[in-house]
Amino acid sequence: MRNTQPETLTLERVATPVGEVLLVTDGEGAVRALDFADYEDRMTRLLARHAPGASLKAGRAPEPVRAAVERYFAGDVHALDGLTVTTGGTDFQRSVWKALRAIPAGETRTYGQLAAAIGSPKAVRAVGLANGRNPVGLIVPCHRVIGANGTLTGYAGGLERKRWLLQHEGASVA
Amino acid sequence: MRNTQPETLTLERVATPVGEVLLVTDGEGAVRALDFADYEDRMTRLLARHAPGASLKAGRAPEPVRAAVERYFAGDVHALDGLTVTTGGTDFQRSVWKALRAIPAGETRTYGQLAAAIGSPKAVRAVGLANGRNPVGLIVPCHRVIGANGTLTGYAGGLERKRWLLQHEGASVA
DNA sequence: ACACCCATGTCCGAAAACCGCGAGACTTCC
DNA sequence: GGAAGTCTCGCGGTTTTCGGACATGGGTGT
Repeated sequence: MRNTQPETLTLERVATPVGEVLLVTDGEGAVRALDFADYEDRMTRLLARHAPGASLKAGRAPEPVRAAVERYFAGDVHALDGLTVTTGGTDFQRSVWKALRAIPAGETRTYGQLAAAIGSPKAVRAVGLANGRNPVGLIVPCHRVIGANGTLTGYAGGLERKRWLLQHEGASVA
Repeated sequence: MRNTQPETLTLERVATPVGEVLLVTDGEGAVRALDFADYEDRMTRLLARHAPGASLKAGRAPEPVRAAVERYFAGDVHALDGLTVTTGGTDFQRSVWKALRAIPAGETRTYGQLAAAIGSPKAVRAVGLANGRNPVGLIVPCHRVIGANGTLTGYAGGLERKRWLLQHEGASVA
């Protein structure tokens, strides 16, 4: 876990209905990051934190990964479920991100429900914080978490995209 | 007054010339609610507000109560006068409901007269509001209140029923 | 170690909306 | 002239809504 061998990650740009996304994969075929192109600097910052010393090189993502993303946007909203992701982060963050993947497409949870799910019912704001630090958008569906009163409250990619994604997945949006 | 012990109330359905009525009584033999069957959801809402935590169970109302209701519809329009009712509500509402019971069968009052009777001559609309929130129809005779110009103006059970009741009691109806 | 930041949730008080009205000003038709 | 029908507004208690103030727990930078 503490190996510092320089690693090379692959960055591919994929066009989608909600704008270009950046897809970062590693040599194992795991997704390391996924974000929208207009927030590229933030993604590189997150990446620098979670994979220190790694270098980024433009290239093609593994076929199954890119295909899954495309199928997702084509309407197969469960296409991303099988992908494997690799992230850094603290224990707390990882448990939040893991809980996120348990939310099925088409459903939503509140920050409170998510906090309860990981055993810290009162760590609601901390959950929100961890949510925003999620390096792998879409696949780790942080967009499926909304406020207790049904408000969308926030999304790293912009609330418009959050709404679009939820509607695309067939969830009922306030 | 603020005891929150869970209470079980009895609900009996009684057939009448103006449709089925729901008759809710408590262990003391007091009437807690009376409404028409077609507004059952509203009654349960009111009940939930005035008797929080109480559960409703189908059963027979105490004999004197059911008999009084039947005698009323059979023509003994004063049969309900002796029944005791128990309600929640604000002080204002309770004073309105108490004033209502002072109106004899066969007579009517205007909202203004009722407001004057409880010492707030100008709270006419508030009286109308409290009137509509009356959980114990018929026994607390909210149907005996009409507009200053003789119009029936409104009734939670429908204006047709209000007209029928007033005529049944021998009041002169516009 | 500490201070500060937050993609929350809950509570509480103030403000506004809601009405089963009534009185007065104005029209409309006889 | 009226008598009867609109309209407008003020009335007051209740209900709903809204906004601001906490408590909260983990991260991040000094």
